[in-house]
Amino acid sequence: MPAYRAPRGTRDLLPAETPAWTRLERLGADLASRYGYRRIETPLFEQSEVFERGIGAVTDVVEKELFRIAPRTDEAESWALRPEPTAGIVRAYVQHGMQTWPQPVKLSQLGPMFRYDPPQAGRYRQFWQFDVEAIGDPGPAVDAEIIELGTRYYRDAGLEGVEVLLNSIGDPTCRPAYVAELTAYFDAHREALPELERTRLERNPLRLLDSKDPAMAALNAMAPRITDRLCEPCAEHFAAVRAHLQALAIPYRLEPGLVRGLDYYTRTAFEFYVAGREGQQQALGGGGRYDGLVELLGGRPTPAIGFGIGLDRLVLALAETGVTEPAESAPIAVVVGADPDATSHRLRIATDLRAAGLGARAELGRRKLGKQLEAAARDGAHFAVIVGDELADGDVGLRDLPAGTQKVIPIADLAREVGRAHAAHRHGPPGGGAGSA
RNA sequence: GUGGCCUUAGCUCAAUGGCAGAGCAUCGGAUUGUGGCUCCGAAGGUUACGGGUUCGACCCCCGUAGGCCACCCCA
Repeated sequence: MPAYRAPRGTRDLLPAETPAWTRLERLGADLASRYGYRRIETPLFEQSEVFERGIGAVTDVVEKELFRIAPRTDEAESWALRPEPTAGIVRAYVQHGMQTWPQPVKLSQLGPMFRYDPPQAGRYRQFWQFDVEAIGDPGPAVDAEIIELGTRYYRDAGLEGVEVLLNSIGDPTCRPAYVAELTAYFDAHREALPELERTRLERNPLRLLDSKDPAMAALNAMAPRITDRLCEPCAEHFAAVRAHLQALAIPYRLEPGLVRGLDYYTRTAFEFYVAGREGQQQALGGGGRYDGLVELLGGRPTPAIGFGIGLDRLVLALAETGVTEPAESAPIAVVVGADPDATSHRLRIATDLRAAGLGARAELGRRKLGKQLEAAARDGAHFAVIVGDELADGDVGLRDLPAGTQKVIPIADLAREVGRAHAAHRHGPPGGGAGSA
């Protein structure tokens, strides 16, 4: 009905929702920093080719979900909004010669991503990811560390029951042979395949493995498994990752059908998953190793691993499981008064309180004192500073709203008195409960 | 891109072809400057939008948009 609204698949985060986001953003920044991941911010858009080459031209993300920016006639390049953070970060790694930094380069980012996809609950065209990347470390230990970091994030956020789904999808040495074998296997059972699966067989045979079609269950159970066909180095890497996870006491579930949607993944692939949610948006985050991506985007061959955690789905999951956010802090003092000619004084008094480091706001519009006090009390303010006739003597009324007590004090003493009484109130008066000040 | 369900006040919902309503929220009033409760009142609507059927449409039909669900895919 309004003439303008937020674009399809986007939404406004209203003040009632932003405390959760603020908390999760701070938690991500704090965790990343403690693990040694340093903040990086890359542009929200890149040359389309960064995504087309990096993610893979025939992936869904590029083929049908890339948010392309209409080209201007005076520019030859084509741009696209980032659908995921990794390609841009790797582009920055190459551009800034980060291979000359101490390796691995550990980077973290938190911000909006864009995919042109039909919206649903937990699926938006603009969505937020907390992202962590370790570039330049080939070893399996960093795989385990990064998975542990992900599980830590969910736990500290307050979400229980997040499962780690783990798989290895091999590398260019062993995967092609496996894909050929898998294709031959399904091809031999072509008549048994549902229509959809036959078309997927042409495009991406690995996809059949995580089919939701019940008709595929038996066929998939008998299918050759990638984890049985890994080359020796991949197999060793995978075994070591699992051993490290076990040593860290991180439970995980082997998921041979786990295939990530982006072409750049090699070896370790994982998803963070929570069962039993409304709707099917159960993937809360995911990531994996991408040992070929740096080279693909013009750098030297460099191993790397990372993950992205979807904040939108995390916020939804937290709300569904009844996690509530701490209440927003109430103003310490509200400066009230019914005399419209004293507005300037109220403004000044509130300004002085704030200059003294206290939270204060002035009532500047409302007319009736009763309504002003009502609003202040409803907001949970501790004090009302009442500016009235006493002003002529340089005094104001200081009313403790929860206690219902009131006294007259000189304006000169106001900031000190409010600060003292508020501190005493917060820490509790000596020998009594938290109450009057 | 395919299929299904839904859309009435800011929010949650009534009104089953015959005068569009309630609760909550908002704002104001209850003897000019003192409270969160209570009471009274106001404001708030092109019934998502566009067309059609009908004496008459929130209600039936068609289309569009948006939301949701499933598929695809993914966070």
